[in-house]
Amino acid sequence: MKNRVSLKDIANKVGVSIALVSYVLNGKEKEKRVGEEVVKRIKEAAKELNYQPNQIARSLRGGSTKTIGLIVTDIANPFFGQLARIIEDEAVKNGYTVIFGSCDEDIFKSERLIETFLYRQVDGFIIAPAEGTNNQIAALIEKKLPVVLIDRYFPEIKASSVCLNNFQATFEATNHLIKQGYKHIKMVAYKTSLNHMQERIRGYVEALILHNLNSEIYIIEILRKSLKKETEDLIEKEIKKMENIDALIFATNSLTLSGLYSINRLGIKVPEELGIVGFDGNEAFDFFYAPLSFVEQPLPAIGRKAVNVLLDLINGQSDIVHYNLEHFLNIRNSS
Amino acid sequence: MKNRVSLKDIANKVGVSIALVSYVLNGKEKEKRVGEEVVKRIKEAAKELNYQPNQIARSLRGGSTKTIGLIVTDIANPFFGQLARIIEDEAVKNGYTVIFGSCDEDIFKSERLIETFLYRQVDGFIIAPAEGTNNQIAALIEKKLPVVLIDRYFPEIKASSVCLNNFQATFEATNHLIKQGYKHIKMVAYKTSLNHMQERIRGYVEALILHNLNSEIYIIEILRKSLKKETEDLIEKEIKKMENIDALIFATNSLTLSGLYSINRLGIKVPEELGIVGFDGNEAFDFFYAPLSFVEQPLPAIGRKAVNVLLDLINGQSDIVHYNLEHFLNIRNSS
DNA sequence: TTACTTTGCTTAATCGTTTAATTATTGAAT
DNA sequence: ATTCAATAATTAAACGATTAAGCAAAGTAA
Repeated sequence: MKNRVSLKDIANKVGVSIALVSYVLNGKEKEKRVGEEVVKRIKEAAKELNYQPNQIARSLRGGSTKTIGLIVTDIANPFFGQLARIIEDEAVKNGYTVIFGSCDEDIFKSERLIETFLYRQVDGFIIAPAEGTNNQIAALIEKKLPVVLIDRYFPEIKASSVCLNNFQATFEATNHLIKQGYKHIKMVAYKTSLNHMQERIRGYVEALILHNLNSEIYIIEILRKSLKKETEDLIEKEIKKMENIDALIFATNSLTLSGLYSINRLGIKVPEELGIVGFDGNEAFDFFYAPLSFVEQPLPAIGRKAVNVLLDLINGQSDIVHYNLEHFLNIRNSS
Repeated sequence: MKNRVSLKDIANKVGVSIALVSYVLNGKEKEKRVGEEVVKRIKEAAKELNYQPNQIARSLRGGSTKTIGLIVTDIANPFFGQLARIIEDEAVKNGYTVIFGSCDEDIFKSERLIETFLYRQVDGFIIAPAEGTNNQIAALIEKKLPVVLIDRYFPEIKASSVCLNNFQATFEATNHLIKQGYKHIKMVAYKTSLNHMQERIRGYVEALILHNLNSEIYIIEILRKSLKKETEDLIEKEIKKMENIDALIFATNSLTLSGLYSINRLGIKVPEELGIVGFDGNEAFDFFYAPLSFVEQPLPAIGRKAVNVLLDLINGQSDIVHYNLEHFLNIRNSS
């Protein structure tokens, strides 16, 4: 049998009303002037029966579920896995539980997840929004639901966000390559209007412009829905096509990874023939024969900030804030 | 304002009772003989007000939260991240949501997570149990709560489990190394009584015994709480210490990774001087200069099976089942 | 006409908790 | 003796949904 013990069971056992038990177990015995003797007996009974409050009933009554809904692209992607872990820890520290979902950059999956989380009355959302989900996010904001966007955000939507200063990241990475003497630097990026990607592209572009290398600007664009194999093939083809390319900067860790497979297949020498700067970090970067230079995101800071901003929103704070955290350019052998 | 729309709002708008609205929106209009005209008006009103059922209220009434509690070691560990993703997909497919927690192989964190999930009335648990949590699991079983253990299990506890056939995995991996001509094969494993680790060790040991290599049996034991740095240092020290070691088999992906860092630092030649077989798979294995041979776990099968077994339990099935899925030995250049 | 069925809807209990409002008792003060 | 305050408890509504049970009104059969 499900021996779920309720306040009623304790009340019956002690011979008092349910309300009294509730008061005592919520530490309101002073405020509500409950008799000393009764307090003792209630506490004893609760321990004896191993009472555990029913969070569901509490939520229904109180309106708060102490739950955060986390929506990422894919929890299996180490970038989001690590972020999820940090968010989890920070949430738990504050008495919250996390429910999560992966949307695969898919508008419909995203919608379904948001809907599910709404059914479940999450107190707030932390979302890495997929392309085209602008109105989904706007709808949440409209309903006055606490939302914090991470990794990317929509400039036109009044939602708080915690992201990387993406422009600065690729701007510096590109400058670094230029300083190393590379002249023909190309970028591999996803084809998406999402703000973080556009900013990363802009960082690359502006750095080249700054050094009068406008004619060198070239972006290998990968479609989101591409399979790994297709991505590798495309990068390989593009590299082969270009005669004078001498450096590549990647816009995400998955793209970096695909690029490394391509480069390995082509047998190009890094950093002599091709300079490389990766993104996000990945253990694989360490084992590439020329350990990779890469743009490192401050994941712990991003995760913690996201949770704290969300909790502020949940607690009534209504100002919208945008955090653009700074990257760290980890320079090693590949550039 | 929180414009949460309830059945009551619809009922008021249409001018009928709450019950009728509930019947219609749950598709019981036939069974409950609701008038055609009213059905139409209720459905319209529901759409117009954008009604979304309150899952919390449903749960309280119905007793089921349609939620699965997932407890792993660390969601940031790609092994568990990938598994979580598969579990998520399978859960969603069945109308369930996943709440997760990382216990870091810590008894107390594990206990706190289980408690939290109990408060939240999860319908069932999928747990990769930490060492020493035997009684926590036993207590859940005692309370007749649906539980499925993954990755490891406790032989003495009557809980269903979905694991790898760990013995077979390392047994074959070791045989493979022997067949390749390696004579002095050592293992790197975590020091834990947990069943999966003991089985992996046993596989290694039995294979050596089978080939009369009893004297070669040696296990480099790593403490769970060791930092990455300490682990690498220890492995490095142990390898240096042994004069004739010529192959290493690792018991997890994190250990493999640490080992690769050590081996890189030592400058040992793989596979000539040292044969290697890793565990679980990791992109980094592909970029090690001698792409790693490794024991691959059938993650999709494990995740799906775990969810399905759990759903069976939730739906009243009471038989305890143990699945030991088979590995795939992915042989490449390191052995 | 009377009795019974069918149709279409409402009432009210329930899940477990919180909490405002109320009641009853005792003690102290006037 | 009467009033007021303090103490210690209970009652009942509310959160939002589900669902068994009940009740009219209309239709059908004898």
